[in-house]
Amino acid sequence: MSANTPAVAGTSRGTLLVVDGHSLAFRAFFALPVENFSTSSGQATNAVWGFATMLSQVIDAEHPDHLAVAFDVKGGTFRNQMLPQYKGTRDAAPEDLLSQLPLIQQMLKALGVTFIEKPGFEGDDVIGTLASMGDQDGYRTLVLSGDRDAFQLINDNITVLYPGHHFKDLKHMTPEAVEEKYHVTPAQYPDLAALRGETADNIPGVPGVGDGFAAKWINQYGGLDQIIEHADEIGGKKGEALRENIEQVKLNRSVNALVRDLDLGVTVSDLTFGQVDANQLDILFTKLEFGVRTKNRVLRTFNAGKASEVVREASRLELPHVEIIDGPNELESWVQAHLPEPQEHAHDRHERIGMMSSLGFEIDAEDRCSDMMARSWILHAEGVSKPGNASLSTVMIASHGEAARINTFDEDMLRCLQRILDRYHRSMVTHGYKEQSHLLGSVGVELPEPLFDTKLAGYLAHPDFHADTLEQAAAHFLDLHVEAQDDGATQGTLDFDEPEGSDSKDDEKLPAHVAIVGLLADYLSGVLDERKQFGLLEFIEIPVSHVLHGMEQVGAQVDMTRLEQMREQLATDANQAQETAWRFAGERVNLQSPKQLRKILFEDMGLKPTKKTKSGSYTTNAAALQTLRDRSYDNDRACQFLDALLLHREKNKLKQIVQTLIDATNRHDGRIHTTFEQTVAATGRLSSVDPNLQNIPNRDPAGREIRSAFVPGEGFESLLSSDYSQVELRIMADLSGDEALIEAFRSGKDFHKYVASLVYGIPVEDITSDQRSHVKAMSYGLAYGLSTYGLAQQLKIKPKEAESLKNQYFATFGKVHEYLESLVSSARENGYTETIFGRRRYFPGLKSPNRAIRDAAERAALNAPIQGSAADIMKIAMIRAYGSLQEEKLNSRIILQIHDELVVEVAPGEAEKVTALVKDAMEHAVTMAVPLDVSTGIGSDWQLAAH
DNA sequence: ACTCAAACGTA
DNA sequence: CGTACGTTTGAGTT
Repeated sequence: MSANTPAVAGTSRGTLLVVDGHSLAFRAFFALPVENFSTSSGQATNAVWGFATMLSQVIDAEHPDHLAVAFDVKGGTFRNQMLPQYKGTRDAAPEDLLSQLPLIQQMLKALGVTFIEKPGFEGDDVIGTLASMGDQDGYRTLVLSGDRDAFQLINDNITVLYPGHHFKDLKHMTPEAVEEKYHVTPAQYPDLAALRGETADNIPGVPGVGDGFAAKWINQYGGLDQIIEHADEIGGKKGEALRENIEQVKLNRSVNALVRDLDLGVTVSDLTFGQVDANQLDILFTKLEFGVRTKNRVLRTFNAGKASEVVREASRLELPHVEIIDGPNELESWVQAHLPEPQEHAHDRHERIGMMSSLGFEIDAEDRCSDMMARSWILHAEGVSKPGNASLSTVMIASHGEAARINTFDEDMLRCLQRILDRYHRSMVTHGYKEQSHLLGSVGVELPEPLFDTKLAGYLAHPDFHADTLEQAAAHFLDLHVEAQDDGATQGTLDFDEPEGSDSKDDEKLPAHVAIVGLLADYLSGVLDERKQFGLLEFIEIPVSHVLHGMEQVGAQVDMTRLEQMREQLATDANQAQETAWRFAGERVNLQSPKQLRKILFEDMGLKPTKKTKSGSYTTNAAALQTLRDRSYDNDRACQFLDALLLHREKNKLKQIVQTLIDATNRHDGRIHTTFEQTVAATGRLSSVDPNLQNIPNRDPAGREIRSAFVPGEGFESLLSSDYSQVELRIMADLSGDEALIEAFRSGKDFHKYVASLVYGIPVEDITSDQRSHVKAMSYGLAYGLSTYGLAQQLKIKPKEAESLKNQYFATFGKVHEYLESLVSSARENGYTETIFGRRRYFPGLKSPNRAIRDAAERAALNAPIQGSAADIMKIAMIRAYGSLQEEKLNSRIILQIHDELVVEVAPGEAEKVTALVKDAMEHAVTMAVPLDVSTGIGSDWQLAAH
């Protein structure tokens, strides 16, 4: 700890930071791979970038108010004349590094930072001089250098910041730190270095003498001069070596002494900084192709100049002026005074969607939203937004720096709030419309659809980035680093400072959150306009958010008796399998511990492992266990154990799933309210959490049984399950324009059989079930870049056969092949892929020098537009189905979405109408060259609704 | 109390 | 050596 504390306290006039420019550039150059840091014209930029970043880090950490950077000058110094081989190894500095030194100096100039060179002397001498000047003038002086020669400068006022293995952990070398590490004083350090030598500078020391012996001698005799005087007294090999190299050591000592009294023509008080020439910096950074984030980072550090602590972090975040609202009248007049009057729209979003539905779906890509932000306002509620368990604590509405905070919610206030929302929502901005809806819904207020939503917009802008908090979103999109919130999660000890249930921390956060939402809206509306993605937000994400809110709110009814009965049965089965397994294992191994299983299988039983996991240990997954089982016909004990183990795995997994469902069931209504995450999956799909209802077993009958516990609730008569068949393949057929594949779909015949007959060139009637399943696997594998190896493994055929199947397939459907290739090449060219509705995903990995990363990025780039377009289509179908159900005034309601399936809870007497309506909504979500095919089923539980 | 890998469920 | 997810568990760390 003490090593981190600056040496000086009290007296100082400020802090001077002296930087060894060459040392820092070297560090940066070797720490960062050139491949990742060079301009399109081939200029290396890693040292410049690293220099800027490292220097910013140090400044942010130390807040110096005076700063200078010292550089070496080309041409020799007085040292070269004394010692010809001096720094012989360093002259071989790579061209890539040398070419960056002028750029670094340009950057410093633009940043208003003084840099100093002195012909005939080294940067080290300049540093020595500056440090002495700082010391004498009473500054707390810091020397940033990776050169240990600087250690001789250290005293109570001068600390050397010496980079460790990672640059981030700078060591504060104080006199104490030097003594602890080398057992000599800073003043004695050059003596020690002279004896030991310095390989980095090509300076030989006494052979066999390192830090340890050098320190021992120095402490014994007092210093180098005394050691030389008493050289004869030192015995052994090392003494002999010393006597032989005495001239070299003397020379070393005269060379490593830093000059500390140069005339530099400046005083420390001249060395202020912070006069940034933003224009010059902009030109330079553009030339170097640095991103806007780098620029902001550097500007943030340097623009403030005289580091005014952390205040400047928050200074960009202007908090609104807050009024506390206690009654509806107050609220009404605040709104009158501060919210922009709603403008007359030609028609609202629902009408427009209605119009578009009749024409087939199309997004008006020319719609712009950034202009509308000027007349927008923000609604932001906080509390617990868990569906089925939501509770509202506060609401704030804000516009142009003025905010109103509401935390009393009586009936009159709520009625007033509802009126305001209904009247003003078309210019409203939210962050997380669905979560906001749950919060307001908990007090009976219905939140109409907003103009803009910053969470959804952020997802469209960067679908790969997921922020859990507004602060994280601010850091990512705005480069605005607001104090990280310490969740109030008091661990262990009770916090007596704050009364129970106090929300004083939230009090401070709420205005900041509103301010962040405002900045995010400004920034993201620009991004969306630029990419023509506002339509995606307006016509897909916001409306689907509305639908999802309804689904989460309603939840899915479960038959608890049935679930508990299943759990008991599965528990019995699992226990029985466990007993059997233990009997054959001979010990009570934990069957759920891969580590313990590995010991039993591969050590005790001596079975031969099949594959390894990512981290290099042997896998014990089901496929491997099955292989082991098949292979061990002559080992009865192993067979019995493996059979029991596999059975236990299956039963235990199902038990676990059932238990999770039981635990997640809401005790008030007996329903499960999952949360559909709308901003998590990078392709545009939804995901389901808490619990995940998108992975309820469906493959084998035993697992599928769990679905029978999902039933219609009171007042409803059945469940409808409606799903797309082969959407992704149909999308591929449409987008590739492959006539053969399109025809395969239009024919209306058994699709996979039809395709197989084309691939194998034989009549449909002669296709064997093997041929059909092979072609089916191939078709499905297409969309995620399946390798022939993977195909072979899945179908248990030889790689050669898989290879020829793939070749045959692509020969038959040539345009599909071309299309898939074109997806990857356009991603490589543009950096991103797009779905049919312009949803983007970026792929930085395509440029990686690492083949595995590149290959993975290629497969993902191949898959994203296909999976993503399917997701777009399903979202539109959901919006249409929801709209139609409302329009027709039906009581049936959508409760689940499982990527290509919708589950609807059907009200009495509505089955026929609802089936037709949902099927239509799904089939006609978009118009393609290939018709969308939807199959439906209805039943008294989810399993029976299967078709 | 938190984080990671391994396993396994879905489309 | 196949894309996209979420959850549980054990085992290791705080």
